[in-house]
Amino acid sequence: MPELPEIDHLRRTLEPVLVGAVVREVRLVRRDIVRNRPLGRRVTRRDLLLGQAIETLQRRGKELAIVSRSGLTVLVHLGMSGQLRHCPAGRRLPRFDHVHCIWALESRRGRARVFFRDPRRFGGLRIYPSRESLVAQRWSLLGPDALKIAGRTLSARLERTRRPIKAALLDQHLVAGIGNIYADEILFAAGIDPRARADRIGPSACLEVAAATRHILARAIEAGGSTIRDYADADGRSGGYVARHLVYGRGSQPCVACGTRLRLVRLAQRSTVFCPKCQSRRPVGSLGLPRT
DNA sequence: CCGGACTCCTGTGCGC
DNA sequence: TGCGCACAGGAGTCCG
Repeated sequence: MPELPEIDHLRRTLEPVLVGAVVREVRLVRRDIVRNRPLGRRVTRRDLLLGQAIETLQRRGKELAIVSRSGLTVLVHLGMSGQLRHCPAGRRLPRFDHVHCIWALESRRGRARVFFRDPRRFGGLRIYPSRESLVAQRWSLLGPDALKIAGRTLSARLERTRRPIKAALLDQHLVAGIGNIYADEILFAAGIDPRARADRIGPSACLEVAAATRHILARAIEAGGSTIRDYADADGRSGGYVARHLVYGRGSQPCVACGTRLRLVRLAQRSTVFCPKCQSRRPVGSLGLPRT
């Protein structure tokens, strides 16, 4: 389940391959993987950056934008099982199934290919005529990016919703980038019960959640993200953060902090693991997180 | 308007 | 060994 750290790591690994390269060929295997219809017409290979020079890669939340010099932008969303993979010059394309789009690139460093595959197809591509239209039509609707979320900003947003805190953290319109894995890890680090009502946890707990969010996402980026099943970076490497998960995937195992048996419940249609002792509704402390 | 539930989809892993 | 089913979940959509 690629979340913010996995997308950020992907952006870093793809940048040297894509930025400055010109798209020499595009093969769209599955048209319906393009989720919007630019200008209301059928998608062309030019829409998918054929002939364009790539200027930057930008991430917002869990989304990665490939922005060309002309402004034409392809937005990549990996969903549950999506991958954006790099195939270096001279090497054969790996025989993966569910490859939906392939870009052939040329730059001063030579040729390369990048392909998008997504077995479950919860992910997809979106096309925007300019970076401004991407922001206006989509990114401005997202909440602030979770990696740099300010305590007061998060607090103000959490105060306005009666949902359980975990459901609020998963809402990309409230804060962008957190998925099921990191929501559980963040709430454990902050000592907050995932079922607690967001508007009832109080300002100091909100600050703890914001601090835990920034801390955990930054550590996860350093470790190259988390691989649960499908996630791999542009070069096929899996993420090293799984070994640092303290609650996700550890239901019924003992809490690393107090030994209490971790509880597994269903919340907002997601499996949710937490320590009933460490995660009381009121914050119990920062578990070693730096104070901000 | 808000929040919860349902839906899409395929690979995996389990029980029988 | 093989079959069938439950389960995993990001996010759009629908409904009360």
